[in-house]
Amino acid sequence: MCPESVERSRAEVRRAQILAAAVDCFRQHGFHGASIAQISKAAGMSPGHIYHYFENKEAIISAIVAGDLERFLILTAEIRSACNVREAMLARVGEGIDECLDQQTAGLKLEIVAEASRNPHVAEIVRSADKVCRESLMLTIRDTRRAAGHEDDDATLAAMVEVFISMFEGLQIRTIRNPGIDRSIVIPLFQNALRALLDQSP
Amino acid sequence: MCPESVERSRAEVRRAQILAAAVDCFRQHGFHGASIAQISKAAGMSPGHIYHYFENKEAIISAIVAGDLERFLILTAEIRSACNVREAMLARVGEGIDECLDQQTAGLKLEIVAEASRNPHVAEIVRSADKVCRESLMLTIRDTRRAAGHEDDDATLAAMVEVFISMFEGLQIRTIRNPGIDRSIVIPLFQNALRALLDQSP
DNA sequence: CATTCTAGATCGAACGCTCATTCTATGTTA
DNA sequence: TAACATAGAATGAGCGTTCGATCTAGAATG
Repeated sequence: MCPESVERSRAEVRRAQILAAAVDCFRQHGFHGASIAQISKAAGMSPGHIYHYFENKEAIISAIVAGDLERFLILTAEIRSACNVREAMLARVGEGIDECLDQQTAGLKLEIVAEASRNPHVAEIVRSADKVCRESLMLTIRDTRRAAGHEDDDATLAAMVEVFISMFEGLQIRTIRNPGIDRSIVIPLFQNALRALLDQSP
Repeated sequence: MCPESVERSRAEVRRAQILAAAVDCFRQHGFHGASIAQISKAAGMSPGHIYHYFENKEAIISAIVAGDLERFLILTAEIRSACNVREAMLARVGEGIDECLDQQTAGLKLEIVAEASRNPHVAEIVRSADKVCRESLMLTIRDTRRAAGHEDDDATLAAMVEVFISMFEGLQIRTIRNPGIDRSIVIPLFQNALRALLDQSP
């Protein structure tokens, strides 16, 4: 019954299966180190069959990058919708730090950025999603600053956003270079740093 | 004359030639995307000849990673040897930011960390060098804090170091995701953030 | 000084393998 | 039966690496 939607969902399941397997393989071997043969084995299907769902390997990479950034957009939207945005940001610092400190997650995100630094197609996906994130975060910080009586120009707000994101994204590099980071001590330091950033006089 | 040293320097010149070519190729195509054939062409020699100077491709990667980190160790040593360390750090923030914002440099550093997240050999090189950097920076910050009358335990100092480095390393990711960062506005914000980090009460 | 010798530098073809991708044949389902 | 799902072998290109042949520059020899 309902053949159209059943078939569509079957195709979607297969696509999701391939993407999940690809994420695994890319984490372990990188975008260029992982082969279609490996991915197809992890996904439980033949190599050729993958080409029924993705035009080529780069299309798989693009889909993973796009999905990853979509998830991040949802997170920033959540924070912005909180009633007291400043406190919501500070309260969720621990959550953000935990995600950045996860080595599996961090490894894939670094792989994506490294790929973006040389693959124009991936760069475009990454940069357009980043633009949306930045703009959302900029509005959030502007509101927070206004509530505390500060009025900043756009360039300053943009720079604040960069410092804010730098700290978290930097942690993704840190957790690879130093796997022994103590989250419980880093969290209050991050909160202090963010308070200083949000409260500073112009 | 002096055959031994002449021959040795010739070999060193060749090694340096190969490494320079490899850095170029790795930046453009990544560690696994760049081929020995490409590197040999860029270095102006035959593919086979490269194997007279490096055991295999991974040895080239290792040499680049090691050289990169050695340069960083020299930089931190310089800062630590300044008479007023706190002011030396703040004064050199712009310099550090400029290096992080360079997309070519950042791309290769991200490639290295991504590789470290899955290649145990590269991970070991990266982590042992990072340990030295952290310890050096930790002593520097401890001295600075003591001079201002604060005494911190090792865990807190270690976390301060992580926040400090996170900001700079995060900027390497930022410059890929957002190539339009305005350095002149980010620099004072970084200085403020660092002051807040170094001056905070425990 | 001219010649021979030799050891290292260098080349580039060749090897075996794996890759991304294609294609044809077969299975499945409605 | 018609249309789609799936398999897996085939293809040709490119990979890292090896290897024997050639070149070259300086030492040894006469």
